[in-house]
Amino acid sequence: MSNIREVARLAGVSVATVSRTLSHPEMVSEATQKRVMKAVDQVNYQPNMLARNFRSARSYSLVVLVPDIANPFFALVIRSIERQAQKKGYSVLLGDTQDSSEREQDYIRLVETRLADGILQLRPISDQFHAGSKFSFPYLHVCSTESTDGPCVRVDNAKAFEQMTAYLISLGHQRIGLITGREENPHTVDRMKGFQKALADGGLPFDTNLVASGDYSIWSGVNAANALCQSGIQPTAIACMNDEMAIGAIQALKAQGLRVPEDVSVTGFDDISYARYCDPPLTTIAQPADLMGTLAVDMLLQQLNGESLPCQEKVLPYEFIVRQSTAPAAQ
Amino acid sequence: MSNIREVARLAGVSVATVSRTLSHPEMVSEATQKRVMKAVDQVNYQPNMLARNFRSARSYSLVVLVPDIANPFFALVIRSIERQAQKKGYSVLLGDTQDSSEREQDYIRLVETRLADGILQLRPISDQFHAGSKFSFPYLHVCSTESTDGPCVRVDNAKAFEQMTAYLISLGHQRIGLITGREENPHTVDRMKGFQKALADGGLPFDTNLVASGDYSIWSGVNAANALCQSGIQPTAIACMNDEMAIGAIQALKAQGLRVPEDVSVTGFDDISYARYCDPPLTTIAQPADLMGTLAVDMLLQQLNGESLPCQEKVLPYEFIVRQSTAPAAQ
DNA sequence: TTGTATGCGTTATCAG
DNA sequence: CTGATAACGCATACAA
Repeated sequence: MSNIREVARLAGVSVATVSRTLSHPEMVSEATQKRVMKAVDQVNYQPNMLARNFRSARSYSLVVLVPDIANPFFALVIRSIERQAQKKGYSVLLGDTQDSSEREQDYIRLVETRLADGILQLRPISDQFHAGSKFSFPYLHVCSTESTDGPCVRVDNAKAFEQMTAYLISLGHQRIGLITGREENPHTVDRMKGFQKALADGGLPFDTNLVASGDYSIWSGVNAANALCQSGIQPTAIACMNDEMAIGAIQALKAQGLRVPEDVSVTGFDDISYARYCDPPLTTIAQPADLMGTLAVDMLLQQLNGESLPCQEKVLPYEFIVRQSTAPAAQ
Repeated sequence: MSNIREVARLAGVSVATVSRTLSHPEMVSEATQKRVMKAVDQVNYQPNMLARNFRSARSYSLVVLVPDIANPFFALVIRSIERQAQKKGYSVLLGDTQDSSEREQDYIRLVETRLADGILQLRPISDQFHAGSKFSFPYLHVCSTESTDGPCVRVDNAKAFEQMTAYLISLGHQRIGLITGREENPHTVDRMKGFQKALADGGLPFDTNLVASGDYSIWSGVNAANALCQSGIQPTAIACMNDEMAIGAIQALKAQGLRVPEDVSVTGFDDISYARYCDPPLTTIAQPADLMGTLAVDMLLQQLNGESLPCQEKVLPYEFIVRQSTAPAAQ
């Protein structure tokens, strides 16, 4: 309501002095500062950030693009992004794209129109991002993949999934089912690579009949698991590309009267909270969600401030967690 | 990069005409419009929203305050808030308060400094909100409680929890345990009321030994359930104030060798996705998360536009969902 | 250390 | 229908 002019008048100084007192106190004498601050309190002055941002041509906010905020893994990453951003004086604009490139485009426009200073992309949809075409604005991929161009922070999805698959093979499993996400999804691509590599290394054939596709939702896990069971070739283990599909799969298997892990082993990816509390607790890969978020913000802000990034790509360690959803193959 | 002046120059018109073409095309002749749009394309002009917002003294963004974005119920509400806001031309600033009133205060400052036009409060912490003191800016409580002052959209938490408890009583349960959230939490207060009312109506005593407090997290559900079991009075049913604590409780009970629901019935609240897929599937109360979010945005925007709200408080219907986590008391 | 004056990009008012 | 110009609130270059 009150503006800088009013404060200046009340304190008997110029607006410039008020501005300086608030932004660069070291340039103002203590006596004047006191007078200004008193006036500020008197009228309960709050600087108009809309004006300040406009003037400095910065919005001090970041867009975080996420396919679905209701996905607990993404929620974890976002939580840490928000925390770090706030700490650095930035706000985060939530962009739930629902895997719609149109919505994604709308949010890109937000930074083109200066309403945001940069974009944190948790999962790309648009060809623009796919193609890795350079944007004119600061952006960064989080939890992204090998093939991604541009700066990113991620884990080695291929390696992690390879390790998981190798583990199943080491347990004696020969017919390993796979429940994937949508195939154009970068995560899907990388994890698939790891799956196939482990199979090859283990001397096992890659049988497309053992692959069922989902979309990373619980429900799709249920469907995919059912499809796998009805395919005739009963797998003794099912590797899922995320925890939610694994949870769905377990439920479907149980509904069919199969026991997990005695009859079928099931594995997930992400280590969401429920992975630990489902029955049986899930063998999975833990991604360092907190670290990813924090690092992502830091790296984006570096770009924003014109500092060159020390490295374009930050690959973080993951953790392989064995719980009770996996067991030796029953032969 | 390019500004309105450049476009004007290129099109051979005044900046006013460019502005009008973009904001009120009906005031500009078609011929001029064409010329302007051509120039816009040529320099790939994107209006500077920072300037536009500054000029119109509106940020066109809303703050949504949530205790924890990783809570799947809140995530659901936020998803629908974001969707509706975007549809109406508003952005959503995510404010994950982590139940810290300091962080909450920081976000309140966002609207005081004009960076946000209003606040959607998913769960209050500060005394300011508790006391229901009127703010000078538009705000609205979502999923809030009876005692809340000011505009809000919610379900009747007390009634819902009463119905749930009455259901357990009707199944013959006499020793009903209760796992609460933090007691100062408004949801906790209302649900507690409902619990006590059902007990009274059913002629059952309210025994504080049967009450264990958690904090709405899975982990706290585990602890609370263990405490309940070790208290000596073994409850035959446990009503939890949300699904996550119920999931934790079920896990703890199983770990103790108890069967759910044969030995102990367990109920939740919210109907998050996992409620349906845990083992056994959870009997719970479904809140209309989507509707809540949509309505919340609509009501807040009404305040923002100076329209008086038709009603200060919108109480939405909930759904009582019986699944397999509840059974008649084993006597 | 402080004040004066200018400009940021846009919209709105007022003439023409 | 169009153009000139004055705001909006603040930050800063420059002068004092």
